[in-house]
Amino acid sequence: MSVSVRNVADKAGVSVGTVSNVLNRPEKVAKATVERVTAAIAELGFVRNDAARQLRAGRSRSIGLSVLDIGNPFFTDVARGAEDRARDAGLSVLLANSDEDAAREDEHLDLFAEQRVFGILLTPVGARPERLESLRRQGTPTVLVDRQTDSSDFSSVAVDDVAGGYMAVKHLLDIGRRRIVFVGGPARIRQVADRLEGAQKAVAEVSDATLDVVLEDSLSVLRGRAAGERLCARPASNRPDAVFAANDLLAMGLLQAFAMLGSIRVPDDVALIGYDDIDFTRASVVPLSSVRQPSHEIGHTAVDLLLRENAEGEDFTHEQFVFQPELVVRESTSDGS
Amino acid sequence: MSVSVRNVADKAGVSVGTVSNVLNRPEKVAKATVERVTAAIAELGFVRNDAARQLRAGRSRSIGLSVLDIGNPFFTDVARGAEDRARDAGLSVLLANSDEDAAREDEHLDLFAEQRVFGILLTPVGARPERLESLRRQGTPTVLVDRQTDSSDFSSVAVDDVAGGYMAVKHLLDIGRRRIVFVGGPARIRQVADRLEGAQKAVAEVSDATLDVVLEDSLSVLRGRAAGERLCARPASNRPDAVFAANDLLAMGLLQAFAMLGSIRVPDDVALIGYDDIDFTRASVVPLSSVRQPSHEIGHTAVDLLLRENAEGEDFTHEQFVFQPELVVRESTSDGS
DNA sequence: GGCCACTGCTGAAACGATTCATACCTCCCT
DNA sequence: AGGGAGGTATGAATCGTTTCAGCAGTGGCC
Repeated sequence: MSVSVRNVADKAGVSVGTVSNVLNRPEKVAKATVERVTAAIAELGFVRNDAARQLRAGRSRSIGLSVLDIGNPFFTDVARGAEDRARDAGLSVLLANSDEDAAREDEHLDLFAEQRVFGILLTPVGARPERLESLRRQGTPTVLVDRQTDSSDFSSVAVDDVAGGYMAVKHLLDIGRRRIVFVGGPARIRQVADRLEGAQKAVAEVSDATLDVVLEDSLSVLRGRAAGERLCARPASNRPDAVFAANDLLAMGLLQAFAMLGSIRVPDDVALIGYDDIDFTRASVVPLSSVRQPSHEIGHTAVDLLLRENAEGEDFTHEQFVFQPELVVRESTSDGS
Repeated sequence: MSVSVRNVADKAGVSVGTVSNVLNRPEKVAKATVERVTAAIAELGFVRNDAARQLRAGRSRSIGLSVLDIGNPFFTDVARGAEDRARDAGLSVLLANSDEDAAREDEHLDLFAEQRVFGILLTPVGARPERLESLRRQGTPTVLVDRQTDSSDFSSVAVDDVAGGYMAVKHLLDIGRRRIVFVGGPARIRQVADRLEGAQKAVAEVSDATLDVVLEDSLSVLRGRAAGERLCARPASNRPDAVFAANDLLAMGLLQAFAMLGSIRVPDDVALIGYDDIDFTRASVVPLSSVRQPSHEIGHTAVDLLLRENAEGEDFTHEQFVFQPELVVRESTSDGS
């Protein structure tokens, strides 16, 4: 059926070992032989069988990456960062989308295990300590992405979301807003919980400020729009003067609702700030203030940690990277003065 | 090192063949035996080695999907559609991003070949007949996605982009615009060329209408912004009264530029229409008119074709699916009356 | 009793690349 | 001449799963 090293070897009049050497350490093989083998490979259209290679090697040369939402540009940026770094190291990235669904995440992790991946980058759905424990036992190097951990069993690359939440709401307070609403996703998502915590911290520092919490069941444009419609439906007296959305997708949805229903002007009536600073925010109805995360670098760093863990073996101490977010102020929170 | 069927077999007191049967056709094995083996598997923490499985089977149970731009929500939607369908069939999807770069695409295709993937879904960068030819020779079932083909060697799933381009510009003409600019990406991308062709067809039907073509080197928000800035820099007399952008990312960028520089109002001065109808367009400065493609369904159908080609073997006749796009009118092309 | 059918299980062979101990040359040095 | 070193090439063993021909045991039927 398929052309194998055996066929190449016969054609070139050498042994299979030599073909393998040409493939993997050509410097060990005489020049003339390399040429003969190379010619045979080309002529027969030989393509290495990765399964056989992996079987022998014991592990694959792919990194598994499971993200929460592939429709969120933040995660695709992280994926890009990871892929760039992986390429340099001769590895490839298997991108899997859990869609914030634990069952789906499990499926993907099982698949990664069966594939004996080189390592796993995981943005876990919720805490799921039992899953992490089983990953640890399994021995595949795993880096938690966009999630801090106090466990010394895993490396992690995260952004300080508490600081990000704080900085967003502090900014709203600084421009004089006091009745603030936090629009988030399911509390089981750690990013949401942390950003909320930061928001609460900022509010606590100003005596007459209040924070109202609205939780949607996912962090999508659609859910943001729904939340926005509900806010618009409130009597004007009961409306916030600022909204902090847990990510830009929600913020875009809120903006859509405000713009469509026309009853709330941004930033005059309500100041709005999102999170992630995705590319689209600059083109939204009102350019959106946001909290920027170094997404590309997160992906980079995560792969670096994986590579180091792999190189150093047993005596590798797991590292916890925490990046600082950055406030990006645009029109949606301009103070109008 | 790793636990194998051998170990499980020993533990359960059966042969390796039986363990394999429990894994793959439990109905052929006596109930008590199944239980014993299952228990042994659980106790030892046995995880199937996919490489060995693949080696034996001759091919993997993954579908390779290469997309042009993973940052474009249109493609992630296609990917989602493909993954949903693949899951049902017990397959998984390897998502690869070519970033409109032929070299990268080649790397991914080579990788797919080495992995002996079940099939390939490809949104090719440009025409690249030689690449397609080598895929065909290689024998891996391949479906061209978002690209029509007249070759009977491949199935394809596409949207009629000429019709889409026609319908976008026809709409601009219908609301009374005459000096139209097409902002596209590199002409080697077939989608761009087809949409332009449709646009030209529509313009040709109206005697006093003109079509100006501006080509950027990628279909991104950033490039759209650059194009927008250049349009703003033109003297008012030389400006178009409508712009058709080859995709929504470009359109969003144009909108950003118009809004930031403030010298062009949408739709009053310039009507704007995009392509793809991604989720974000509804939340843009001015809700964006667009041409919708059934992205999810495209992914679905592509996988279906792959499965059928696989099931029917030699006597499978390659099919060319062509979906019709749909015009979505929003504020950015309202005629102001 | 002899034969057949059926169920349940066995274990060797096969998939294809890589590794490694071994062997063969040449050349050079003593 | 003998021995060592260095450069090349060999091919059997190995990785872990699946497949399949075949064996044993049981029960039914004539």
